[in-house]
Amino acid sequence: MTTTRERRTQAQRREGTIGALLEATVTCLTERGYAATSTAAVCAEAGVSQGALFRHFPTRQALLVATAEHVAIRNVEAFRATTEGATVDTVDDVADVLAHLRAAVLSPTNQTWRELLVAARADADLRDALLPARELLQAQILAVAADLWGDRLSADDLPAVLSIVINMLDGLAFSALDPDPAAAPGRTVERALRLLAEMIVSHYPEEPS
Amino acid sequence: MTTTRERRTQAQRREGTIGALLEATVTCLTERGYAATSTAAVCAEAGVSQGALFRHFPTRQALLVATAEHVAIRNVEAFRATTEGATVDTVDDVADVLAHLRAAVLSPTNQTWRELLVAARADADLRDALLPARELLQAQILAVAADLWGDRLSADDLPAVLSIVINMLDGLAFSALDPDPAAAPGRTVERALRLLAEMIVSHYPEEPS
DNA sequence: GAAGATAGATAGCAAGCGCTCACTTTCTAT
DNA sequence: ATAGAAAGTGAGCGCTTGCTATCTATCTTC
Repeated sequence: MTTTRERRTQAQRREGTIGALLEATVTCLTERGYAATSTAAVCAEAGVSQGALFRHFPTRQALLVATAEHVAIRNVEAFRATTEGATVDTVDDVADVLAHLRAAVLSPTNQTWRELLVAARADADLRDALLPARELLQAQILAVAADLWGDRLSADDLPAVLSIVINMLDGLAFSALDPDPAAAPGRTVERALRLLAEMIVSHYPEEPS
Repeated sequence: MTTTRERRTQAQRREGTIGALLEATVTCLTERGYAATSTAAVCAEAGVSQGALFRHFPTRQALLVATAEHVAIRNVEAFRATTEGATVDTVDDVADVLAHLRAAVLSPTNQTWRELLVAARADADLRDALLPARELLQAQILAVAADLWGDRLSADDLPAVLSIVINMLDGLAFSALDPDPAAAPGRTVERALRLLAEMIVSHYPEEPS
């Protein structure tokens, strides 16, 4: 008995395995970290052979760079979704945005991005290869932030405030070693986010409409 | 001709090579990152053989944990030195403390600590082994901060503000991929630190003496 | 100064790494 | 239907890894 097999074009097959490899790389990076994300581990996770991997990606690093660009796009989208339709008039508004932002920053794709960034610090080639994606990500996030805050913050202050918020959340993510980083924020962190919201709102009061 | 050789006790020899190994591990971690810090690399850097390493440390992980505790102590001291004799009355005072703090957070020992923290996220054993040092570090830093700010911030707010500052600086350090992270802060970062100082001071005004 | 303990050097092992290559399977063009 | 291109397989190569076993050098104890 022959199992019925769906017929796919070459392009579909290609895209399918490439996508599976990228997703598997994200999973491996978040679950095992950079060092343990071997080509064999990725292939096992994706359910393909090593030959398949090296057909589409010339080196392990190429796979990682492709994964970085993959998650960078998704991270921008997540960031945009977080601020979509949000208001920043009251302290509660801002605190709400911060809470959602924190959840986004702790997501697997953001974790993957961070893992690659850390690895790039000690690897000049990877650092250079990651530079375009880094600049694109930064520019896009700044644009999204401008959409939300642009009318109340000056062109100088917007990136500065963004730097405070994003870097604090990133730092939080780095030092959150719990197996499930999406768990409850913890009292200090909760208080810190609330405090940050209060500070920002009181420093940039609602402009008279 | 026999070269004159200083005579050392066993304890001195022991301490000497252990110290050299810990220092070498710090150097390797900051310059090459966690994955490339192999036992061979550390031994080459320290100028001892692999046999010497495995006499004093049963496994590579034991060496890394010992290094973590080593730098944790030095990090607390650096943090204390930063706030020693500092005042936090004006915005300029706080901005000054933040600038010094930033430099401390970017130091090699702090970089080493961060590298180990990131590795611990994906390695449950390392995470458990690092927990005591983590808690000690956190408690000590909180104590130092209380010395500086304790009279103006409540017991609830102090750790929260500390969380904002430290996590922001850590996040900054993580995303600073430049070969020399002690370089000039960059305009956005400078503005961000200034802004943070303004926010904190205006949110916690000097208490009437 | 002999005996024993500790420190350090060197060679090498099993396992895992990134990657290649000869090969089969699946799709496409004629 | 068939030739050829593209996709995917899996054994295996050269190399590095953490770690061990064996041996020598140095210090301590009596």
